[in-house]
Amino acid sequence: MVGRKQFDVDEAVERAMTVFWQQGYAETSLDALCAATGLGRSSLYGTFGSKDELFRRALDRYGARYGDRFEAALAAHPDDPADAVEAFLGVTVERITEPTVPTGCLIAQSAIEVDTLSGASAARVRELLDRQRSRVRAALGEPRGVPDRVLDDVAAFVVAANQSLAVMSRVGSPEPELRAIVALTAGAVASSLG
Amino acid sequence: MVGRKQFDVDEAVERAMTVFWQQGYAETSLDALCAATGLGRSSLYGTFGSKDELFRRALDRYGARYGDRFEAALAAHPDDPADAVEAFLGVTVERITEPTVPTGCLIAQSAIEVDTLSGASAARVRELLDRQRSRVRAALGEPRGVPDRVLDDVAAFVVAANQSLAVMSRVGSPEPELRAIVALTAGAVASSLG
DNA sequence: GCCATCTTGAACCGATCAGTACATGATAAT
DNA sequence: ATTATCATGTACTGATCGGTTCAAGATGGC
Repeated sequence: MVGRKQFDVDEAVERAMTVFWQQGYAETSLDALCAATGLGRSSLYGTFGSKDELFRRALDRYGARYGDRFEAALAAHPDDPADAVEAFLGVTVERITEPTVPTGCLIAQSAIEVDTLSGASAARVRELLDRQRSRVRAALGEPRGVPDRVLDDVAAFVVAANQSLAVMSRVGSPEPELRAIVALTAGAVASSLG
Repeated sequence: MVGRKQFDVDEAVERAMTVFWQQGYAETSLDALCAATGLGRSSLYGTFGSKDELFRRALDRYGARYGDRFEAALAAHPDDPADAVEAFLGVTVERITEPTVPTGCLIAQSAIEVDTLSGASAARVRELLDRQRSRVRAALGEPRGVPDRVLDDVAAFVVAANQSLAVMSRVGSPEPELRAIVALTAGAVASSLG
């Protein structure tokens, strides 16, 4: 265990994540990753293996960070699915308005370019979206008189709305408009389960 | 007017459009465009000037083709905004399930990568989305008792839902799921204006 | 001190990128 | 038939792509 790494691996992943998030996988060059992390190609390659593997690390980091926030938002409203959904989507709006990170969403970005990603990375993107969906589905519970099929559809609808926020934020939709989308989505959930 | 073009310019734009649509601007190489159109670089450059200008031609073609279909769908339900919205989004679902064209949506794809596009192309993408929004807004009319602000928000919501279909279709959402998203969106419109 | 092990920067690899130069060939006006 | 004009295929440009090689240095065990 000699010759220790001269940098913090997590921080490097964090910075790489931000670049992928901003530019997408294809448009992010190794040079850009080196510049963002302050590392040389050797360090990057020696630590992560390839651009593709680093990308997956970035996806995982993204999924973990915002997955936790989604979880917390849903859990804060255990008895009101509409409120839970509003909080869930609110996490995304708050992330988008956060000035220290890009607009859009790494998952939406990657979903759009999924055909040009490696098989492993494409699978990871689908996994992350599935996880979102399962989380929402679980938060909806099993209200009486509502068929399972409807609950599954509502969960898909909420995940879709979440992705739509990413697209709209990219072209400059202002926060109030994003909030309106959230409110209308939550309203649709309420009337579907009510 | 000698030395006439040996190819149909519209068909070339059509084919280029499909490639951009499938892969995005960044991931589409000139070689790919040459292969798809069957043209040499000289013909492409002589006719369109640059990859960027060709991309804008493709955007315009896309906007015109599906803009017309959106218009027709909305116009078919002049007295029922929810039905109009369902038909509007139905156009997108039908396009997505059409086997001869890619999944996703050229506008959503371009919106996501708007930061890496040229200024002119980015502006065109915003224009196309604005046009979508105006169309939906016009179709909602001026129902009594509904504030303008709500109508604007509903229009933004519908455009966002339209983009969400593109993202979800990319990761393989089956048609029934897309239809469910459409139905829930239309339902939200109905209850917002009702 | 000396060695084995690991990290790192820099130089390098072939491939591919968007874009261009130019010779060839086809056309239609004269 | 000659000529001016345009379209096209081929071959090229310098830049950049993702990835690799390797020597130089840093470290801890001995």
